[in-house]
Amino acid sequence: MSERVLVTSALPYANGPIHLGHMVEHVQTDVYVRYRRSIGDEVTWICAADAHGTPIEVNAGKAGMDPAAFAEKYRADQRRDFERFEIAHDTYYTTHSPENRKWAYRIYDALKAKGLIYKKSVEQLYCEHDKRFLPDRFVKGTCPKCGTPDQYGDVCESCGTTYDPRELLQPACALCGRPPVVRASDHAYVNLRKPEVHALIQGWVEAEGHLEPGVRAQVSGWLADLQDWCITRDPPYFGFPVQDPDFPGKFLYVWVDAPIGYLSSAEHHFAEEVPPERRLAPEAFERAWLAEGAPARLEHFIGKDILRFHAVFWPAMLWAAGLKRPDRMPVHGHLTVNGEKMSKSRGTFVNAATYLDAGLDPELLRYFYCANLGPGVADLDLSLEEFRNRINADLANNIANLASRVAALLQRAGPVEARPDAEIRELARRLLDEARADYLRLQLKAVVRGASEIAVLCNRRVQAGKPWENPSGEEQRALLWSVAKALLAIAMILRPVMPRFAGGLARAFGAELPRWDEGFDPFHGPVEVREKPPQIARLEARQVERLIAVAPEAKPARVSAAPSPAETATKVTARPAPVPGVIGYEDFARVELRVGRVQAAEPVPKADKLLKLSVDVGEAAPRTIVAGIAPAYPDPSRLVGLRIVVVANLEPRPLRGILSQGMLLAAGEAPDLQVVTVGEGIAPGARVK
RNA sequence: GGUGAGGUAGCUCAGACGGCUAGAGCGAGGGUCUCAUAAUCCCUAGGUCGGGAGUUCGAUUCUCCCCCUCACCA
Repeated sequence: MSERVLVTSALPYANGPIHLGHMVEHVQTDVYVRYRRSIGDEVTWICAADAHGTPIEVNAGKAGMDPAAFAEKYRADQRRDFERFEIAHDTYYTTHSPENRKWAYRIYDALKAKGLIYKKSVEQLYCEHDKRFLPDRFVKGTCPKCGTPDQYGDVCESCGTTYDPRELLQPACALCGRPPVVRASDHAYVNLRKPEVHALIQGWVEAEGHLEPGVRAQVSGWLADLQDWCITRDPPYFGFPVQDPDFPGKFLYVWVDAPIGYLSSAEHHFAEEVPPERRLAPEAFERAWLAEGAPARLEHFIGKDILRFHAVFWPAMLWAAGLKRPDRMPVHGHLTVNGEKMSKSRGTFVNAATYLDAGLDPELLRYFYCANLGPGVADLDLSLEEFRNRINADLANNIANLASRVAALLQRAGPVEARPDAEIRELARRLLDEARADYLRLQLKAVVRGASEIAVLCNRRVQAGKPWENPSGEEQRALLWSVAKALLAIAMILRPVMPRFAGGLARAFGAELPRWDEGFDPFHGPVEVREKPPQIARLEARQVERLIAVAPEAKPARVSAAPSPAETATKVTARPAPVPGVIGYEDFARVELRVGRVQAAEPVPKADKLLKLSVDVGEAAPRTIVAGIAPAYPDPSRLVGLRIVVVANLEPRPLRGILSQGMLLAAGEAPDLQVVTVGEGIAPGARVK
């Protein structure tokens, strides 16, 4: 039975381009939407640029632009980036729209009418020079707990303490550097502790199907100590002015109108973007999609960072306005790159455009994300090494190569129709079934694994059946036919993930993929190879590494007094060095020595003694190690493949603007120095003791 | 600090209403085929299932304590 679903993805902030972190959510949602459509559901997918708030107001000012124009520029960029990743929102509107203004006022008024809004005076830091109240991120100062300087107003990055910006020592305005003063201002608060509101939220949170169990536990924890919510901001601000005479001159907080943007963007979409025969006037749209009891599901895809706004405040806002609450709210984790938070200074902050500029196919990233996504909030790591392995092993070697070998064999056999191989057909049917359930559960890693499993079986059977010896033999033809049909099953399973690849795969074996009905079984009809199946080229390390090439302007700011290259390699000198003292075992044990395999080695520009190595020490990502061994290795490529010994727990330090994450052991003096190596039998990561 | 999640083979993870030799994929090592993108296929990993205590005939799977990691703190 087909369903109508209104799906949303979180609204990217119109303050910068789309990066690979955004992509996790939009790939996840896109795949889900495509899947639901492939089984015949009527899905409308809403997204928009989040255009309001202080950062946009400030950055637009710095750029000498009007905030609306500033946001509009990024909206256009974002939209283009999404399209290039085959992410096909039905609409990508903006929160700075007349529809959103209307909806925002409506919901404010509804909260007011329910008696949930009250006034409270709040003390905040105020910069008299910039004439503005300073949000937490616009104040810097010294942490009151540990004394670390240069911390933001909400949390100390050094000791993790959270505090009120007023507690900061030597606070300074992040814009002008002058010390702010404390000033009071009246603001509107939403009373969330009111029993009926609290019960409403709690009921929504605990209801089956809305949140994953782990997420529910988190939100329930918050509900136990629910604070009221401040929904206004002082000027200057970019947003909607509050119309309430009780709060003259105030603006609606961006987090009020951002989720409302889901509704207003959907209204806009149905009013103006769909074909005329499907258009809905605002009232009709509301009845069909949003009203309490409307015959449509509402599902919000979000990241864990914005859970509170969506799982606590949002249901209350919808309820106040007499609208249905969300039916489901899948929450995903964050993206890490090579095991760390994306960081501009490390070059691991990868924009969508950077990925494309590296010449990589967006479908490969889509596949990789799905291969690592489940329904939970676990973070997803984009390790370049894993990315390459996954693509090469699953797609290039296993699936695409299977298609390629079978297509070649089938061309020799001619058009074939045969009886299905029982084993292959059974597996394909089972995994098609499982994939349906897994898509709905957002267990995308299982979906992807299923597709591979089919290809694994087929490869094994082809290997055993040796159809190349006699492609037109009865059994061989039946096998080839069955494998070609199994490839259609794979295409069906992967279609939401890799639409272009899956379409090409199906076409190569003479079929268009139909709607994915329950019990879909491709094992019928003749097979004729009409075109070459789509190829997936194996990824080279070099190609993938382009993703994190440190842009010149992003290099760590000014490295003071670069240490001499000699300091960067720990030396094991042949001659006994003067023994300053005997160390205990404890001292020795503190040095963590590990075997590392050199993956790449290249000279460091403008440093004639330094080489930059990429070393696999058995971790998620290879380490970058800068060592002063260039004089001994005029041809750095000789180092590639060597298993060297690395001091793994050395504090990283920047050398020539490159962060060196460890040292390597070397014996002798340059130029006769040699890197210490171990034999091939020892795996990278092995401890040297 | 509070709340939540998690710590299982080099890496990413699955699993266990408590019980045969704890699994998969990738990587790594060895072998094989040659239809195919040097792809496939076969063999090989001896991991205290974070540490300690408890319950039990028996725990990695249950309980408690501790350690570590991550997230959120409006």
